[in-house]
Amino acid sequence: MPELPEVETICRGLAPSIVQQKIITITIYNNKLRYPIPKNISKSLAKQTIQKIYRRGKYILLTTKKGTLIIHLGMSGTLQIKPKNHPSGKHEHFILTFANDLSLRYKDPRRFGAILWTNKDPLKHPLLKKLGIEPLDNNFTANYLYDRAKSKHCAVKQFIMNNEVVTGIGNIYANEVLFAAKINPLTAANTITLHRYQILAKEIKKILRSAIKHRGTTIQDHTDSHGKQGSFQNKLKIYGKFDENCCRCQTKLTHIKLGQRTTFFCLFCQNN
DNA sequence: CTTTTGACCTGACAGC
DNA sequence: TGCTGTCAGGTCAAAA
Repeated sequence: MPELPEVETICRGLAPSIVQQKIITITIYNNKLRYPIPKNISKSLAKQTIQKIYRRGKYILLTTKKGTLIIHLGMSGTLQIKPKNHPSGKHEHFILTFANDLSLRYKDPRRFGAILWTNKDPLKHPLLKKLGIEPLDNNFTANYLYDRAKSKHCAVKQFIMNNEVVTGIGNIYANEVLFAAKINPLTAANTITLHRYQILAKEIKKILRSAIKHRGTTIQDHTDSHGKQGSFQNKLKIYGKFDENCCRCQTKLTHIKLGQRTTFFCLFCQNN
């Protein structure tokens, strides 16, 4: 479900409700996520106060004095703030309650997400340590992409979706940025010129920033921490456009499978 | 080393 | 009202 803009939206929405709040209860309804929720997590979190919340790639990090709660939403995960006595719903697997009588609820029907704990530097956690650069970081540039692409013969779409190259770009935004940059998603990453990577890097930043501003893309179930939907789905130019014409040239759009993910493009505009 | 494939899950929807 | 097949904002390990 969530890519960088959705995860960022969720983090921003959660902060006012949970930062500086003391955890009162920890409830695990189902620990069978992508990885089991660690058994000792209740002990680790007990009576801790959330110091800050931030994002690395698609991971959400909640820090406390004793360590860090690492959350990944997988395909279908959401984090919601509800009154602590609100009845628990289906697929709410993990709930924290706080001194302010609010609760943080992790809901994930498909259970592809993860809830983990570390008492070390979370950025050095095995799942996070290999993550590539943040696309909104100033050091994310055309030159960075160009250099990293040198050994990559794979399709450019798979290259920019590779979290070890750059984090946070998933299927929706990969399709959107390549359409904006007029690059065919099948182009081998190592054959793209520095000039085209300049355009691509610029579009990645522009589109991700815009999507954050619009509070993410709601196709099925993305909402912020208070249940509010995003609106970037209204700005999508290519993702999900089956049997539609290109908004730039009116050519009928094409969709294929690339690495098991549906890939949309315009044969005329993205014809390099 | 890079690239491809299968696996992990539930729910929604189309077609019979 | 079923049943079956397909698809979905992700990503890891194993195989090639």
